[in-house]
Amino acid sequence: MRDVARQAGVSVATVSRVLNDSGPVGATTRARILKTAGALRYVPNGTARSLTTSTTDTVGVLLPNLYGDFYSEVIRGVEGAVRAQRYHTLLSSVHDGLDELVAALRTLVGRVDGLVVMSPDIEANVLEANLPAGLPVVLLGAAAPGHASVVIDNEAGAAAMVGHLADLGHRRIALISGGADNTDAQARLAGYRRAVADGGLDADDALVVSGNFTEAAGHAAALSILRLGERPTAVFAANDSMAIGALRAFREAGLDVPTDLALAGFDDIPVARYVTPALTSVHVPIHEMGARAVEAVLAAVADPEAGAPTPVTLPTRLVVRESCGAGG
Amino acid sequence: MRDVARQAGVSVATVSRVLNDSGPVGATTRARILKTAGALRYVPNGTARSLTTSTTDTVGVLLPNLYGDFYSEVIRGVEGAVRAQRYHTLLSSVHDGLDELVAALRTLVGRVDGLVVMSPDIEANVLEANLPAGLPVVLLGAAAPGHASVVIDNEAGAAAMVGHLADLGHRRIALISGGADNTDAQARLAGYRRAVADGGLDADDALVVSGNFTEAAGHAAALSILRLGERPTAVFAANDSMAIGALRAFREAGLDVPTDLALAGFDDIPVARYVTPALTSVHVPIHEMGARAVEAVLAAVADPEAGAPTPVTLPTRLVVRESCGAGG
DNA sequence: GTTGGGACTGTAATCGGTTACACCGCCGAT
DNA sequence: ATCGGCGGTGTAACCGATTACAGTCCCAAC
Repeated sequence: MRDVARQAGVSVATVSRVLNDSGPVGATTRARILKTAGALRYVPNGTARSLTTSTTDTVGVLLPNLYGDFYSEVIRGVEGAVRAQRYHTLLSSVHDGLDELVAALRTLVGRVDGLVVMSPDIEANVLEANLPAGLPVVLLGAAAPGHASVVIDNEAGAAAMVGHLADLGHRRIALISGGADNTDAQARLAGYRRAVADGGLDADDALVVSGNFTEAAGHAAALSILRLGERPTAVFAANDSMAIGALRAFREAGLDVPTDLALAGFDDIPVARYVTPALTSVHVPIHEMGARAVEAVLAAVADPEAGAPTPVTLPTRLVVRESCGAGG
Repeated sequence: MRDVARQAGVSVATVSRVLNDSGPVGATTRARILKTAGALRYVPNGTARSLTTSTTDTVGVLLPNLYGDFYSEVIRGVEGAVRAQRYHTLLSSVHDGLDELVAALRTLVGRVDGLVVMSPDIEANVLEANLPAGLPVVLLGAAAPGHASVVIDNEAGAAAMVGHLADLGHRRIALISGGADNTDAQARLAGYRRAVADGGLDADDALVVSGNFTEAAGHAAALSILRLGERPTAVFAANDSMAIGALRAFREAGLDVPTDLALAGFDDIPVARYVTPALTSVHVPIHEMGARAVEAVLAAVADPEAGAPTPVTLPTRLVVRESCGAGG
């Protein structure tokens, strides 16, 4: 910038003014500056600008992982909302453990105006210790006291699905659950239990087999369900990946879904529509989650004095397709 | 940082030294500084650090879009490679036109050490006018003179698929092509033409129907193929989305794939495995593309004086599944 | 008892911008 | 004729770090 100023015979202040349309500048001076800036291939340095203005126009996103439709959709939701407000997205993903999380958090500081953090077992004090006070943060898929968050109503979604299967006449419904330490899995399990109780369905602990949200786990769980003495008439997997694994297992066992066994999943990932039979699932507004989180962050950026962070819970929606035998 | 220094009774230089392990610092002083830094919840500001060190430890990624498995996979490839080198990813996507591209480019300047740009019809001069000289850039899926690039061998891939279908006995193979202005589509069409010529297959212009890489276009194209006087025995869609659309159209028309008609796609997106019948496709190493691009960028970052940028072309791989009737 | 050198620490310049403030003409209003 | 105000511009402080350079202090070696 100094070079431009010198070559155009003005001060850096004037150059800055024409580049940002701040303050008045004579038409002829402006033209001359623009010309020499172009000639010099001058492009302002974002870092320097950020430093003085102490605003970066970017929001950071921390994800535990990038694989799978789920996170892709989160990214899209976030990026869309960010772009809509003319901000940028700084993406970072954290695979292992706390150290890496802390490292990621700290490198983000100063580079972002706000943060969307998705980390299943984040603890509030970790955030507080590694983030400057006043940096807007919103948690995705997890709540923590004192922080804004956006979560989905896993329990209601699971209960609704079980209710739907019950309406179809099923009394004995198996659940392939997620990892015991995963909060989403816990909530879905709770929803299942509640609906089973409310509907007066078979409440047999043998009907709950555990998985870990992977396709392979779904396949294995399905196998163990098939070995059950008194076989269920419907199987509800706590996510679609496991449902797809289960579907494969049932097919390999010569069973027809939904004729021999009804099947349902959770998440409504894009593939759910494409498998045969198309998978009945609980639609999770992933895209919207991301978007809402960004809105919350940017609202806090715009007005740091704003009121207490309000956790928002997004509802799910039942998507009935073929795999549950309800037509569709 | 000044606050920490003052409260610990030392200078900012010393604080900086303990935080970065640069220079010697007395054990007791170090401890004191660490303690007050913690108490003050001090976290260093990345922007300021970037400014002095003129290194940001992040690479920027510019994508035309975020939707679809393809871009998700690019992101994963990029992010993985970036993380492996302990860098960060700054993601930006550009939807409409040149203005937005330019804006995105300019806001990235100073915030990244290097850039991976995926933009179908990027022009070299646009890059040069809006980026400082010396910023490493590599193009993805498009080549431009004077810039490093990573592309896939679309033509060879398409030719290989046509060759495979010919080996299965098909002489009359239709192509559902992509948009005429899309370079990938052009290369795939060229591969198809070459293989048709080389194999002495039916070279009927009516066999080439145009689409635009969307599922809907595939569906429509399939319909028009079904109306052809002399119907082909195999259909090759220039990408998987169109193949899936076509599959739906064929099923709706009461045709069985692959018995009545063989079908193949291109890209090998994740869903390809899940549709019924599983889709034969040309696997594109999307993940690797992203990774290679990052490697090239970071190599240039590490050694700015390095030699001329070398365009790399990645090979594709045939993935034979059920939809082409070759068993599998 | 000097002297040299290392360990430790502070001062201040610097990175590349933004912006408060001061300054200078020149105009119209009083 | 004087003055206030405004357009146009420059000076310099500042954002929050890093780091070259310049001390201090202390101790071992000569």
